[in-house]
Amino acid sequence: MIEAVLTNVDGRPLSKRGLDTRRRLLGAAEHVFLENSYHEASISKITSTAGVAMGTFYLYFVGKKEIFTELVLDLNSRVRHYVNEAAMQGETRVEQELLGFRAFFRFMGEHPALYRVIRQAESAAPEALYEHYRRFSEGYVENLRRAMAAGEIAEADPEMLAWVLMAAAELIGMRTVVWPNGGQISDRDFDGLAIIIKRTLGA
Amino acid sequence: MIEAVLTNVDGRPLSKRGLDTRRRLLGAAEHVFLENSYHEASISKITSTAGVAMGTFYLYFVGKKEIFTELVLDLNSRVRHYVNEAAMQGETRVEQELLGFRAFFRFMGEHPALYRVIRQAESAAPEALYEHYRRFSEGYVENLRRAMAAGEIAEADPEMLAWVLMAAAELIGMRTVVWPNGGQISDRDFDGLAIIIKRTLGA
Amino acid sequence: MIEAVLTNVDGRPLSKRGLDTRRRLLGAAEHVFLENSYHEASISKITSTAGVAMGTFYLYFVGKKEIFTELVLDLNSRVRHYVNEAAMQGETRVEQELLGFRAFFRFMGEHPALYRVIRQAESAAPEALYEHYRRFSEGYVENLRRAMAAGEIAEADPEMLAWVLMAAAELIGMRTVVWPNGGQISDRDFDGLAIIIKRTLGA
Amino acid sequence: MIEAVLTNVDGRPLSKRGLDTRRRLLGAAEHVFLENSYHEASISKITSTAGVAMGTFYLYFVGKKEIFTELVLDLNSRVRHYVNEAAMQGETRVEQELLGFRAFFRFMGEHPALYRVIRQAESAAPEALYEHYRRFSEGYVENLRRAMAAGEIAEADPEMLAWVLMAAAELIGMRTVVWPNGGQISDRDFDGLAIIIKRTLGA
DNA sequence: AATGAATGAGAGTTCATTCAT
DNA sequence: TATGAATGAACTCTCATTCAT
Repeated sequence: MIEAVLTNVDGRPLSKRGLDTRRRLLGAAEHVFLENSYHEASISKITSTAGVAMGTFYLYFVGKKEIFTELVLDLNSRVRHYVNEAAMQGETRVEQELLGFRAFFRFMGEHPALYRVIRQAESAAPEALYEHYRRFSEGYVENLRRAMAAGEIAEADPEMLAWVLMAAAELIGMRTVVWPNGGQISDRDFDGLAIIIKRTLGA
Repeated sequence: MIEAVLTNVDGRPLSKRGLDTRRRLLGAAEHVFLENSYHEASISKITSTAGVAMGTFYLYFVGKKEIFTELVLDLNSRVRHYVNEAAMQGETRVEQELLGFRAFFRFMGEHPALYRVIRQAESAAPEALYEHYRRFSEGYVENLRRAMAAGEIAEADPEMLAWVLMAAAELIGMRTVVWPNGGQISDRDFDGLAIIIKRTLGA
Repeated sequence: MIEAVLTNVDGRPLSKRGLDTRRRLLGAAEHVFLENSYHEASISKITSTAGVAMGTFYLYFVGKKEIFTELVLDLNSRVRHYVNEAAMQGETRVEQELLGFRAFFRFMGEHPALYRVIRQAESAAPEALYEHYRRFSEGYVENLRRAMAAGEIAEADPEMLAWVLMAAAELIGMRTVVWPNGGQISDRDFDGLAIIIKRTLGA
Repeated sequence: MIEAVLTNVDGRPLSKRGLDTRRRLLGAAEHVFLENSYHEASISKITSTAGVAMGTFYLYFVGKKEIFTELVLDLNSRVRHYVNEAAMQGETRVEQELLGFRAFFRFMGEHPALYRVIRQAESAAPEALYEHYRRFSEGYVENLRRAMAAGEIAEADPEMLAWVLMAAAELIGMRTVVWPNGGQISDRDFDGLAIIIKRTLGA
């Protein structure tokens, strides 16, 4: 999952200094992509934010698309981690599901720009977006399958179910917190959604 | 909602010739945006496709973003029309719902590039995408409300329900037909989805 | 030989203004390539010399290599014209030949940078250099063939002979006038060469 | 002519290890310049081919131009050696001359890239090209002078004659074998040329 | 109503060279 | 003796937009 050793573009393993520079570039890229659309973001903005020369960028990344992809997948694992941590607090699958949704909305609300970055991948680096959804659905499917086996939720195609729930979470999140540029979903709205989700799960 | 009279950028109403030129530009834009990403698409590609000079473009549109927005909303009404026509054949709300989903997937499968254009709005003209979702959900909500009143489906926040279904349709459609670049959803997948939708509707 | 109508990069014929701009660019390119090696020469040097914006360049030329090629072929026809005019003053082929050589050296001596440009084509635009030699040899071969038929010079493969003479003229010219950066070939040297040329011609 | 002791860029004589590194760099440079134009060839390609770090290059060479120059002169002595070995087999000067031409064409045909490297010097390192011609003509002149004294060939300015023959060999070689990217000159062409050369020599 | 030549800022990327280690 | 990360100026080329005609 994680490359054992990070390398520069020539495939050479990174020194301590190199690792640091690469990290700085990735951090700067996050900053820049959060505040600019993919096309507004430029390598020179990234490098000047990172405090290195333009050429240095190309020591660590093949190009703009590649650093963007890496960033998207990095954000992906942060979101998943955040959601999973929250869901783990629930006892039943349904509880976990609702806690996961809540956490997801909270995350989106706290970092609306961040989720916009992920969504931009649609045109900038489609493979990164597929991968985002794939990774997200992966663990999801497993949990649903188990819950079905345990009779906690109704039988259904677990993958289809995972994608439906993922879609709902994403679009409702966009609508209620990302597009309004942050904030929280209202309890009223969340409760309305919860009823629908429970039905969808057949719980 | 629709400007009663189309005007040029100065606000003057269009002559018959002007109307024709404007239409040609919009048609050319569709062609160009279907075959190119937003950034690959250029005004000069649009004008040369339309057979007019570059300057002419700016007589009818404020800029690239604006013609793109208009195109997206135009595509939006085509999709809605297509889906509604199909749904109308159903007797019960649930039947209509499933026919609508089927039609939506068929449309996406037959015109994957077209739906990609809509999705590009996310980074190119976000307001156009909100508007796309808004218009789509609008009629939807009305239908759901009626069906609830008639006891055909379970009570729920109709707007939330509309957005959940819309999200599901879109992401499943992207996954099964648009990203694979066309084709049809398998019966197996559709049936799996149908079970979930019916549960979501509480039917 | 000459394109009936000059066109811009889109293939559209040029207006009077366009023709003028194109000419200015070509003139500026000559200036810039004369004073810089191919790689030192830059589009921005050319456009600023021409007094137009960078983008304008790409309205008329596909790229650096293309304007360079055009320039080389333009220089080629100037040299040939110059040499032919001079040669025409001779009565016999041998006389013409020597007058041609003299004119060629004079031209090179007066425009040493210009011939350097042609020679740079070797690495910058090889096809342009082949074409230069081809065009140069073309008329040459014809003249030699006629002179052989008339018994003015000895029989020989006329093409081979043309290329040998062309090679001699070029390298001697480089050595005596271009590399020393201008000046004239000494009478002593020219006379020494004349003896050799006459022998080569078998006159 | 040849530095008695090779030194690094600081003027310090090279150790055994240093000598080896320098040799490796020169070998790598040959490889790289043969497969790339002067500008495509990069120091990093050379150092990675040589298996040393970039900085090491500058311990042994002042810069790119310098290693290129050294390479050109190295190739020059290889060509001369090859041609001289072949010419030595002839008894008379004319025989030697023709054998030399043949060998030269053979060399060019077998190593077209190598001769292209030499010719690139025209724009990359002009002094190297003058030196190439100078060294080539040097031995040539001596031979011609002796042959004239012995009455084997007609009297003429020996230097001029050497340059004419050198020019002919080079351009005919470029035309028949280097530009077509290898191969051999046809017997027909060579015989046609031989007639002309003999005349030029006055043999 | 239409033209299309001109603009010019800005993009991503390369690479010879340096220098602290 | 060797390293290799860092530099940063320079490159070619694009394109949405303007405006004189």
